[in-house]
Amino acid sequence: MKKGDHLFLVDGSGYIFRAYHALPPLNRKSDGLPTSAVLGFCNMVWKLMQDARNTDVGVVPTHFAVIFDYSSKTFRSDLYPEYKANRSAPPEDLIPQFGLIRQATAAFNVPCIETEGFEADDIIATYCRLACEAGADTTIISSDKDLMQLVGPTVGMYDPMKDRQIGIPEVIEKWGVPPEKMIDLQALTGDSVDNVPGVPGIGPKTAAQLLEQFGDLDGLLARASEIKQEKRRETIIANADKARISRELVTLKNDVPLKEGLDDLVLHAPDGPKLIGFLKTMEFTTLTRRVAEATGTDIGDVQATAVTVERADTAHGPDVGAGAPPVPRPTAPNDAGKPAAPVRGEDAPPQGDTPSLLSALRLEQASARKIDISAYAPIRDTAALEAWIAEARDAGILAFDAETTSSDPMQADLIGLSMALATGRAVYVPLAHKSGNGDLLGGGLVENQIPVRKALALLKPLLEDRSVLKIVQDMKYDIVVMSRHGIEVTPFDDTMLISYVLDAGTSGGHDLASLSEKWLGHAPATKKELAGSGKSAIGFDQVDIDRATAYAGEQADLALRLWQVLKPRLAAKGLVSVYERLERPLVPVLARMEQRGVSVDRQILSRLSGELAQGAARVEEEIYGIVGERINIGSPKQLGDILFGKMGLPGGSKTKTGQWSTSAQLLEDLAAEGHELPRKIVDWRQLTKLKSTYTDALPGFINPGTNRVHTSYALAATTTGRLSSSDPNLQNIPVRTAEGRKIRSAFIAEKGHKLVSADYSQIELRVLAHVAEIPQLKQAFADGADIHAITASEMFNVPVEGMPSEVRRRAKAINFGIIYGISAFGLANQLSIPREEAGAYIKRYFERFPGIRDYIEETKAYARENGFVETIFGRRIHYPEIRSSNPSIRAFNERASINARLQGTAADIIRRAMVHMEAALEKAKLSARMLLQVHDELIFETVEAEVEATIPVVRKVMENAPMPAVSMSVPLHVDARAANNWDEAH
DNA sequence: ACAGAAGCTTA
DNA sequence: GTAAGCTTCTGTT
Repeated sequence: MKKGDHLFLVDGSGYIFRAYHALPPLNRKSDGLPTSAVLGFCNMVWKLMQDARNTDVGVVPTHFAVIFDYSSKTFRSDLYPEYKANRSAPPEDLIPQFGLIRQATAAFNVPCIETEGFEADDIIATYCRLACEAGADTTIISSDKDLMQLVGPTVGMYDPMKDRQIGIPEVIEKWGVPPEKMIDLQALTGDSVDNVPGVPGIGPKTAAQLLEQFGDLDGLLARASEIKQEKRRETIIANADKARISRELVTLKNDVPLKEGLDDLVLHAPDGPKLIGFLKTMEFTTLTRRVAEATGTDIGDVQATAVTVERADTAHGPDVGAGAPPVPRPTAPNDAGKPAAPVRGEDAPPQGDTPSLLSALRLEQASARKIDISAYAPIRDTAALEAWIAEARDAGILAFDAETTSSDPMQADLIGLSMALATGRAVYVPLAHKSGNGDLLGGGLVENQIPVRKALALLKPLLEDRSVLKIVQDMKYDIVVMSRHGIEVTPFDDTMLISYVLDAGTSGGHDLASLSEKWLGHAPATKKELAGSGKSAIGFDQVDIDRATAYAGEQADLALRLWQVLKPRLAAKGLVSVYERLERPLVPVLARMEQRGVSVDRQILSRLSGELAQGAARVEEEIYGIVGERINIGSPKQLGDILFGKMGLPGGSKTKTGQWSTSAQLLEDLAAEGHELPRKIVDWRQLTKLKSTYTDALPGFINPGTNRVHTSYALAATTTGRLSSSDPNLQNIPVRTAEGRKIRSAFIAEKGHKLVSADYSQIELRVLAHVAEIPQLKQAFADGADIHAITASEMFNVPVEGMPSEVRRRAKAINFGIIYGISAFGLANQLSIPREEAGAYIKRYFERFPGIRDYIEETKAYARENGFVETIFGRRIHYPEIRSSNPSIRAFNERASINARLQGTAADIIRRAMVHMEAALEKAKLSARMLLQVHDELIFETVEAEVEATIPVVRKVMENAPMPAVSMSVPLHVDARAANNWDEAH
């Protein structure tokens, strides 16, 4: 090894445990052998080796080794018998993976290094020293803090899971001390996992501060009597011996005897067939394909190789502590495998329950059937398409997916359609692929594609056939695209929505790739792989038809497979009606709302942009005048330095990255103390926010074809059942300030029309009164009284008549607080009062409304027991972390679950209103069209002459929305009015 | 080109 | 104290 060489040392043992816990469980399809850590490991090593061939990357390994622990018995146990003594046995399904990962290392043609009596960390330390002496650089592939002491000018670390480099600055940033002081820091803090004692009560923050003050551990122990804090001084003096022995334990040994010298670690190119043989055996299809492509190997030519699966009792290497219980044998083959074994009662299938049995069966079948994306066929002539359509008619069920050029369904051009009618049996109908040469004249249609009009004419009867169920992932997108071609796809099931109904709140999204990973253990090809990303991305119409067929066919195939797995689970969990009444029927309603769009006045926005620019420029000059230099006001960092550094204003809190907070709240407080600069900054922020987010951005969303703005509503984005709006978000258009409301006035009705806005009054508090059965609140709502005033009157014994506004304001904050899962901390913040006072308010509130305390306690207990809460319509919202041992995580989940019942029920109510609305308007022969939804508000556009007739219909549908599923004990109230623009209508 | 933090908008 | 999405800055890819 010589200067300029670069040694990569992979902390194999560390990686195994981290990968096991971080990655979703994965089992080999053929026999259930657990392989998630092996796959993680192979992906990582492969990526590192790929980077090695990519000279653009600054770091190119010339030498490479994977280091493992040999056994847990090391010289440290002699030094301190308790070292790592309370380690428990590794999880059962991890055990066979230790050996497999060693075999993987060999398959990669990389040395696999372990030495009896030493930990991997010591071996790594030794190689680091040798490489350093040879003048070479080293990168340790690990994020273990125990290795950070090795970081230096020629030694860095790299965290492969977070893709993060760790050098000297990162160590200082994370631990507050440079790498050479990490040993002393660890000696003080100890390590509960490894049973390194440290000094009790000293954590990383304190340790760093002490080392800063006293230089190093010896200095600290020698001068411990100088420590000011009495308690801390005593514990450090009393535990000096523990600190010293801890230092010995955490100090890595860099003179381990090694069999392999540095020159034995030279990196060789992987042996394609050997590696592919191993990967094939592991059944890692995606990685096998990648490796085959990169090494130019034909997968079919390679035989799967035999691997040895070690049994638990013979496996060496896993960190089984001296006193650990015997390791149980793995039970192979595993059960259906994915996802992991149920943890909550709700997942345990009731015995003999048919839907549950079907769910389990389907899941088993899904993981058994392989996904081969080369098996899909293109359909390029009408005869083949007609044959397929006939077959689909017989099958009565068809998964499909539209391939287009844009994620915006209003702008997207249809390029092709994929369809599947049985697992593994999918086709792709290319319609508008262009030849890729891309010159200005060329780029014509690729030959042998059925003309779009012809294909759609053939497909229309099938897609609209009431006896053929269409299965789609994210149906709303396809409805919008297909309806622009005159096709009304029906009936349908949407796998995204089924997943959302089943699993809202559990980790992971409801997009096709996440669902495929979760239920089928399969990572589908990505659009990025197909068409690139960013500026160099090509349109789907430029993609080669064979590649498009593989990609699109897989999308349809996966949707079908997911439907087979997920649909029976709805019945098994009693969630069919949530899906059929609150989710599925809303899809076409939202699709129509998105397609209609809303009219926005360009002139108003442009004029506002001008005014805002002028205003901001004026304030900007004033700020520069006060500050004395032209700082970037938009940079909180620079702002903090100026305000609390240069100008010496009293700084408040720091953000979690250690920056001074410059939040509006804090600046307002400073302004109230008479400082003029903070006020101006707040003003500047308001002006620039309105300009950049709204007046400048909105015109860009006006569709040139329709001259209207078409937002996109996400049905499965929130945990509680609310919708979300994006591109643009029309659910956060300003309303609180007069300046902001001017933006609302740019949302206008078409000529001869009016906008009608109808919003639920206090819907969440009404839901609370109903579910918690609070007599006073119910009565107040029945009387149409001022709910916050009534609350204040109950709490503070003041009459509603002539109540000071401050008293009502406090009651209002408490009411909101209840909905948010109140805490004294939060209420105190909101009202700017001491926490004790806020706590007293809450106590008093609960005395007056004991039913609400019961509601809160009951909700927490239910969530803890079941792992989810339900709305009054049966929607489930999961809180898998509600039983966390971390008190702040637990408290957060408790508050969220209290809120979710209320927010989720309100969301269900307006969903029901939206589902019923169109038919009600039609029945009343009204032409009003629903345009927007903002959580508790619906906005319609209607011809002027029908305004008076429309409002009562809208109000009635909204107020009666819970019926007949639920009859609420509290009336709902809807305010509605009409105007020429949204500001005046609201 | 992208990701995370900070900040701000809504219900 | 709940639930979202968007913009800017900043640092890294």
